[in-house]
Amino acid sequence: MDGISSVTRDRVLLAVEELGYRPSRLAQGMAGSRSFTIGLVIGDITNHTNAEIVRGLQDVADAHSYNVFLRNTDWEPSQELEALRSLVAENVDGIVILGSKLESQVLASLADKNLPIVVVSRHITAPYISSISTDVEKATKTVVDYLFGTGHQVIGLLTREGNLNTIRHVAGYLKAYSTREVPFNKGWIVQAETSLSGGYGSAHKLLSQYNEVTALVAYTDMMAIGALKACSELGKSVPDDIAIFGYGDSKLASFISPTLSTIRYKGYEIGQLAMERLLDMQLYPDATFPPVILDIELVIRESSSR
Amino acid sequence: MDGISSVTRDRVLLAVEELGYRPSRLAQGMAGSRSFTIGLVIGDITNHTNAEIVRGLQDVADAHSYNVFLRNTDWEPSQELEALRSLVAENVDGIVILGSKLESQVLASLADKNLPIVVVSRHITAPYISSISTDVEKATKTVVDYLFGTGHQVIGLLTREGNLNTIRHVAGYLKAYSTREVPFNKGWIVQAETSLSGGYGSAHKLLSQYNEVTALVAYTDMMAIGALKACSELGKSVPDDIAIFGYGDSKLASFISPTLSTIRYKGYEIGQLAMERLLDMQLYPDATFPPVILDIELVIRESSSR
DNA sequence: TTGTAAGCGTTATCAA
DNA sequence: TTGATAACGCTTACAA
Repeated sequence: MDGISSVTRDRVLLAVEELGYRPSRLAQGMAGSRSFTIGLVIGDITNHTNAEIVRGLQDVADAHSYNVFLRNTDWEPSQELEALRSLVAENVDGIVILGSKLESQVLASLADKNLPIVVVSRHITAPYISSISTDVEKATKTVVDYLFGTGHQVIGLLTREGNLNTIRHVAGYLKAYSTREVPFNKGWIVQAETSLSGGYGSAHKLLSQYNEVTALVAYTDMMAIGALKACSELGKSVPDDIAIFGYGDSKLASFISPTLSTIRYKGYEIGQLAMERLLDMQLYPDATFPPVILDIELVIRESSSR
Repeated sequence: MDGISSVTRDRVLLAVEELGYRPSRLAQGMAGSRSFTIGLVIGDITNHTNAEIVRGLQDVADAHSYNVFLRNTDWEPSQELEALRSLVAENVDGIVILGSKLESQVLASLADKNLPIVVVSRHITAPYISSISTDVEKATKTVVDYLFGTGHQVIGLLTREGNLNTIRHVAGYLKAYSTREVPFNKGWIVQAETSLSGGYGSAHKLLSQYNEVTALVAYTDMMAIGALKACSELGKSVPDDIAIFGYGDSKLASFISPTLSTIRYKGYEIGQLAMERLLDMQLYPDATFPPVILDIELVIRESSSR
């Protein structure tokens, strides 16, 4: 208790009495090597899936007395870079990035023994970088196989615009077709924005052109909901004329009518996992951490019942 | 540059070169009186309205180089208290609380010249506490008046369970009735959980008992959506037989069918305002800041068209 | 094992 | 006005 000013001592004693002693994170951060803060870089917290990931990550962080610095990038690479820089300046102990838009080498050059990085929804192999993602290809194949299994033969794919995940999405779809002896038409694959209007427009176009389509697999729930609207406008009943699958299992999925069949994306668990992984990487800086590929889960609702 | 180890100097020079010099927040916090961090206490980030507030607050915080420590309470008073304590231990420069569940005196005793508090969605008068809220009473009266204006006479109120805002909600409703020469029945007011199922159950009960009801005003959009389902089950068409109003203008409101009329709650702006207010309070600790009462905005959609 | 002291990067204070 | 230095609260390395 020596070497401390009496003013401070009084304040401390008061605090101890009132709320129990808690070491100062600031001082710990200054003195030690850890700041007990990590950075979380996301597109937009307003996005429900993101929010779930944030919550899962926060809960694990809280349990380990870590603080989380949140950065929204609006999916702009420049904002993402700035976010990363500011986080480095804050001496964070690690960074979690959701769906990075930066070149993988930029991230690789940033990652360090003292600054492990966990990348979610993207697969990057580099030292001190670990990734967590779902297997889009496998997930898509599972859905298409399911639709084949329920008697569909002509299945449309509403995929997103250019991105590594587009390739995986299409690959899963094609893989399902390649194992069956059914005719296939490249025109059944349409690219569009992953939004409500993107789904609406692409479904409209696809269904007008190919009347034989009986099922649609969308890249996101939003696209699927847009497709739903297109179907109703074209006088096609869901699921009787057209079966529809979304992706994400957003809250909307079970509220709309017909309720939407989808692939469940476990945001909360992904957040938890990301934080746990970061803690592990900090604990064993030189260990190798294999990428985590999460399994998916089909959620069958009205929009795909036969 | 003296008195600094060469190792550190090299690191600094490297950092300067690469990303420009940035003072250490940790050291600033230790030495100075400000830590450039604030605490944000919310129920659950997963809630869309909360997420919007968080985003608005974050954006202003970022602009002022402040960091935000997020704490989720799940609306548990004990968790809220723990969150506040941990934030105090982190030496935050201020705290923003959304819809606090704690006694106002607890907050009052915590607030300090060096720890201003902004309370959102609740009105508290105490030194170093400032509040931002919407006028629930006025908003409710506005909606009920609007319904009277479109010819409704028997309007049901789906309100929440015991809370100061319940009183305001009911008060606004009664005020609208009191200015008109129309019969009124206390039974048209039902209390329930603010959830989907709460709205569903209470609407079911109310409409079964009082067949003369032609409009429902719910405390949240979720309740309103639950009520929508109850109507469809009871064979009442919306809006032809029953008009329905929600509160919050959640994303769902414009997606469901029929689209939901509601009261817009400007989450993003509220978040911005809260952070700005906190900064002001820090700048002028002894100034008095009047509570901010935000105006609301009616959003008329299909569920209330006649 | 226990205790002492230096150091972390900044702010604030007090002399010069 | 400028410049040196103590203080902030903790960690860690080293000495007793």
